[in-house]
Formats: sequence, C-alpha cells, structure tokens
Amino acid sequence: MTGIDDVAKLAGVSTATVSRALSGRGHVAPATREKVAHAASQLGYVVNAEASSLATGRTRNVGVVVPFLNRWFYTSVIEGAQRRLMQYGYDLTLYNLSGNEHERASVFEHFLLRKRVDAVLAVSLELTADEVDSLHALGRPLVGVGGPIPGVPTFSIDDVAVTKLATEHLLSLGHRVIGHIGGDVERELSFHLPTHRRAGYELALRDAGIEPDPELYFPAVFTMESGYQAAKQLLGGPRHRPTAIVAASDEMAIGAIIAARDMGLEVPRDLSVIGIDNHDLAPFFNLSTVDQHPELQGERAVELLMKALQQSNGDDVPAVDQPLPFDLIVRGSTARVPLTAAAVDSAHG
Amino acid sequence: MTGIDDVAKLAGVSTATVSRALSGRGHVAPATREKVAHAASQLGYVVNAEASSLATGRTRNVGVVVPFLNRWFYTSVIEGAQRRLMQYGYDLTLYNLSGNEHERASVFEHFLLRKRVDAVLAVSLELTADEVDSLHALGRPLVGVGGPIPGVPTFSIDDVAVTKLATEHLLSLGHRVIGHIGGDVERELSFHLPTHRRAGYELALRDAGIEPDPELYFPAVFTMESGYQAAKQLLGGPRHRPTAIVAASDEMAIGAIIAARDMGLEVPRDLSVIGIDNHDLAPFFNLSTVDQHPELQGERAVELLMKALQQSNGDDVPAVDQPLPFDLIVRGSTARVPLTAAAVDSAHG
DNA sequence: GTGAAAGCGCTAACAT
DNA sequence: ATGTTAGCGCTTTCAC
Repeated sequence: MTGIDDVAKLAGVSTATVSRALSGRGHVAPATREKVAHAASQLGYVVNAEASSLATGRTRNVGVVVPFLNRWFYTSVIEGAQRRLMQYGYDLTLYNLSGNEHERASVFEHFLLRKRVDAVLAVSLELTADEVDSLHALGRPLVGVGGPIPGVPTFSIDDVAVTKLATEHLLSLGHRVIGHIGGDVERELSFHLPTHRRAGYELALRDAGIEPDPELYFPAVFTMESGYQAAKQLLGGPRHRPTAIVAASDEMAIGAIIAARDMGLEVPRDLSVIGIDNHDLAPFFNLSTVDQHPELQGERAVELLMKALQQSNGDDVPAVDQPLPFDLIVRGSTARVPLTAAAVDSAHG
Repeated sequence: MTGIDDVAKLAGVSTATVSRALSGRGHVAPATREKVAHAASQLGYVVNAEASSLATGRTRNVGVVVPFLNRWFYTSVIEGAQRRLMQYGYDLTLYNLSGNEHERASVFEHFLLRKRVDAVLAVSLELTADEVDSLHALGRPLVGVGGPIPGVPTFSIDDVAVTKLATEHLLSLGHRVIGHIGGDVERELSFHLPTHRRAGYELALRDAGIEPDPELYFPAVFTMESGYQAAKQLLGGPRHRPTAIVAASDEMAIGAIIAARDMGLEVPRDLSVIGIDNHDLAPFFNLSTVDQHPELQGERAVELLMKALQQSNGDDVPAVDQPLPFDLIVRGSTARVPLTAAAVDSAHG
C-alpha cells in the first residue's frame, strides 16, 4: 500500500514536508504544497489513521454510546452528530448498550478503554456511578445528549418548557380538561425527562388557573402500544373525559389517536392530541407536536466536543451555553374545544 | 496512562511476554500468564488499539456503511452486527451515506481509505461502479446485507420466496382477488428487491391458477404514507376491489390498514393485509407478516467477515452458504375471505 | 518459555 | 521553508 515515503519520493521532498503539506500544520511553500498534493492524489495516498494517531495521540474518532438503536430519537441524534463529525474529519464509532449486563460492562471496561476515541458522546444514557467514573477515567471530553448525566455537560431541551408549550397550545384552543400521558413512575427516579414533562403540563394548567387532576394522568412507556393503553384508560374513565391529551412523545400520541378512533371518537373533533418530538410519522398521522430537533442536538454536542478538543487534552468541557430550540408544529390533531364540552365544563366551574 | 511497560515491570517480565500472555498468541507458561494477567488487571491496563493496529496491521474494527439510519431495517441489521462484532472483540465504525453528494464521495475517497477498518459491511446499498471499485481497492473483506451489490457476496432473504409465502397465506384463506403494493418502478433498475417481491406475488398467484391483474398492483415507496396512498387507490378502484393486499413491507402494510379503516373497511373482516418484515410496530397493529430477522442477517454477515479475516488478508470472502430463514407470523390482519366476496368471485370465474 | 530489539507509518522537535 | 531523526505503544522475529 502506498505510504508517506512514496509520496515524498515522487514529490522530491522529505516525509516531514509531506506530513506538513497534507495536514496543514506548519509552514510549507505554496509551490511545495502543490507538488505534494499532486503526488498524493496521483498515488491515491490517504494518511494511515492508525499511524497518525499513534504519533499524535489524537484518533480523529469519537465514540457514541447509546442505550439502544431502534428508536427514532437516538438515530436522529446520531445522524446529526455523524454529519458534523464528518465535516471535522472525524469517524464515529458506535457503542450500543442494549446487550446483556456482561456486554454492557465490557463496553465500559474494555472497548472504550482502548484509546480509540478522542471523545465520547453519551445519548440518553442512564449510567451507574461506576460507569460515569470509567467514562471520566478516559480523560477525554465527554458530553451527553437527551438525558442528564451527573457531572457531565448535557444537551437537552427544556422538557418543562416544551410540555408547557404543548399544554398552552391546547389551553389556547379553549381546552380545560386536559389529560397527560407520560413516563412511568419507576424510571422517574433516575431519568428526569418524564417528570419534567409532567411538571410542564401541570405548570401550564396552574398558570391558567386549573388544578391538575391526578385522574387525568396516566403513566406509559414511550411506545405507541403503551400510549394506546394509557389513552384508553384516560378516555374510558367514568368521571369526566378529557377533551385533549398531551402525550410526552409522538409515539405515545399516535397511540392515543388510534385509541380514540377505536373508541369511536374523532380527532380532533372529539379529542385533541398533541405530542412531543416531531417524529417521522407525525406528518402522516397529522399530529400536532413540538419539534425537538434531535439532529440539531447531535450537531451541537459535537461542536462542543470539538471545542473541548481544541482547548485542552483533559476532559474539561466548556459549559453548554445556548438553549436548544424547540418549535410548536400545529397540524390537524388539535382543534378548538367542542362547544358542548366547553359548555359543560364552564357549567362545572 | 498505564502502558505495556508498566505491566511488564510489575509482573517482572518483558514486554514481549506481556504481549504474548495477554493476546494468547505464542507460548507462555501458565504461571507467567497468571502473573501478567494479575498485574494487568491491577493496573487497569487495556491494550492501546492504535499501537496494536500499527504493529499488527489489524485494526479490530469494521466499517458499516448504510444509506441512512432512520429506518427499522438498517438499525436492526446494525444491532445484530454490533452484537456479534463485540463478541469477537471488534469495534464498529459507522458510515452514513445520507448526506449530500460531496459527503457521500468523501466517505469512499477519504474516510474508508484511512485503514481504520479490517472489513466492510454494506447494508442495503445501491452503489455506483466507482464506489464498488473503491471498496474493493481497500483490499479488505467486504460483504453486503439486504441488497445485491455486483461482485460482492451479499446476504439477503429470498425476496421471491418470502412474498410468495405471504401470498400463499392469503390464497390458503380463500382469497382470489389479491392486490399488491410494492416498490416504485424507478428504483427497480438498480435495486431488485421490489421486483423480486412482485415476482413472488405473481408466482404464487399463477401457481394457484390466477392470472395477475396489473390493476391490482400499485407502486409505492417503503413508507406508511406511501402504502396508505397506494392502498387507497387499490381499494377505491371502480373495478373489483381486492379482498386482500400483500404489501412489500410492514410499514406499507400498516399504511394500508389505516387506509382501509379510513374508507370504512374493517380489517380483517372486509380486507386482509399482510406485510413483510415483522417490524417493531407489527404487533401493535396486529399485522400478519413474514419475519425476515434483520438482526440475524447482521450477525451472519459478521460471521462471514470474521471467517474471511481468519483465512486471508485479501478481499476474497467465502461464499454465502446457508439460506437466510424467514417465518410467517400470523396475527389478526388476515382472515378467511368474506363469504360474499368469495361467492362473487367464484361466480366470475 | 522468555527477552532483546527491530520495526509498523506517521508526526514533531530540533537543526539548518 | 525544509530535512533529520527520535519516538508514539505495541508485536514479532530471532536468539537464547
């Protein structure tokens, strides 16, 4: 295979000059640079990443750790991160924690420790203290996306604000009896997203002078199936039925829409539904939602990592400065509260 | 950071012995091996992958190239591949071709050439001749999954047989007027999957003595939305309406189910629908389908790559030997043809 | 069975 | 601005 020596010979310069010319580090006369570039492309020379890494201590590769892959949010974050990384000339090595305990442990105790990555991006990870420690032990920049990791700068949308916005959208349409489908209680302890989303929902209600009714909340995991089940419960309750539902994710919201249909309710005539995500499927289901731009979250996280890599060799990452944007997308699943329901409700009040 | 010298010192042996003891290559006395292992774990030593690669020429890393990420099939294949790779001690570096032309080119002309990977796995890729060439130019084992690549050993289910099986399931339930939603014609030239699936559908019909009716076929891309549209066309046609639909993917099939509902048809009473995939969402939509086990495809592909890596250093990969399994999964979206329709149909014949 | 030493292909002082 | 050279951390002959 053609190496730096071949290029040096063909260009009539030393290997050091080739290295400098091609990497852009150090001073090279424009004419020489030209010669070298030409020789390199003529030979089809591409620098050997392994050798370069060994010499520089930098791999030009980042590790991306995900809890599993088969989920819209993760793949979207990865797409965004990947795009940015490519622009910086970095590779992306993927570590998936979806295996058994043994496999998971081996990612932290083995794979990540072989010095193959300059930095680590942790996507929506719930890590044990030991795992966070071993990540820090890498001495590499580390940032999180989509979930809070103790002691790690993390990109995440403001889940309270996002759900508040979604709820306010429904309030502005005249809804007063608004249900919420959110994360299950068991996960809430370590992973605050569901709690935050519920908090945003309750905050919006209170701001509007409405006391949240615990009977209008149903827990669910973040799947269509679970959203469907929870919506059924919510809509079938013997007390007053909500005229609208805020789901903590689009997949849950879609489940709720289907549940409504199956119960003979028409969306949005009889029930408004809003989700959070702007999932790929949201347009098809005509779902109103709050776009959380996961690809952008991935891109931003990479930018932060790159900044950290330029500044130092340690694992101190500059703080996340700008808040992440989110946007209300109004489609056809939300509409003005039915007159009858509004009348009934105001009669109650 | 602790290196091989530290371990050697602590164990009281040479670095060569440490290397042999830890890698398992070469002969080391059991007692020595024990000493070394102990010293290594005491120091938390993990071999530096970069240095090891440079010395051996093997990276213990494979490149996985996908056209994009946000699709159930790709992520499933990757999950399977990743799991197996981990078991072999390999990392997975992800290359995504979903960017613009420039970015795509740079994957082939730059990223893949830096000798960071021992082998390449190409998932459902439609590659130009140049791209295939540059992959071969790596001189590394290369296998494909899920789509045919000229001159590359490729894992793929037997698309004809799979769709034939799905169609036969409907025939066995008494259906005679069976529609098909498949890939759009434009992609068929390079990517044979849609054509194969249509062929399997037609083959099953002919075997049952039914001449395929072109009016019962509608093209679609592999999304819910597109399946929905195609099903609407199929079901709304002024001539005879099919009593069943074979969709070339589960997402299209789900689109078809929703289209049927929207038209006031009940599944499976008025219409049977079967898909292909056994997608994550299939259970929720109670969809009958043919499971194509994409994770298994990923695992198998990795096994083949590993075999190739053990045998030689060239890029000759042993042929794919065993056929990939697929399984009919009968859920609630398929049922015996309605008596009336059957009567009408037999009256026609 | 173990150690000494020569590289793997590149980069980064240091010299010039 | 360019060349010389000593490593980066490991593996692997080749001796013993």
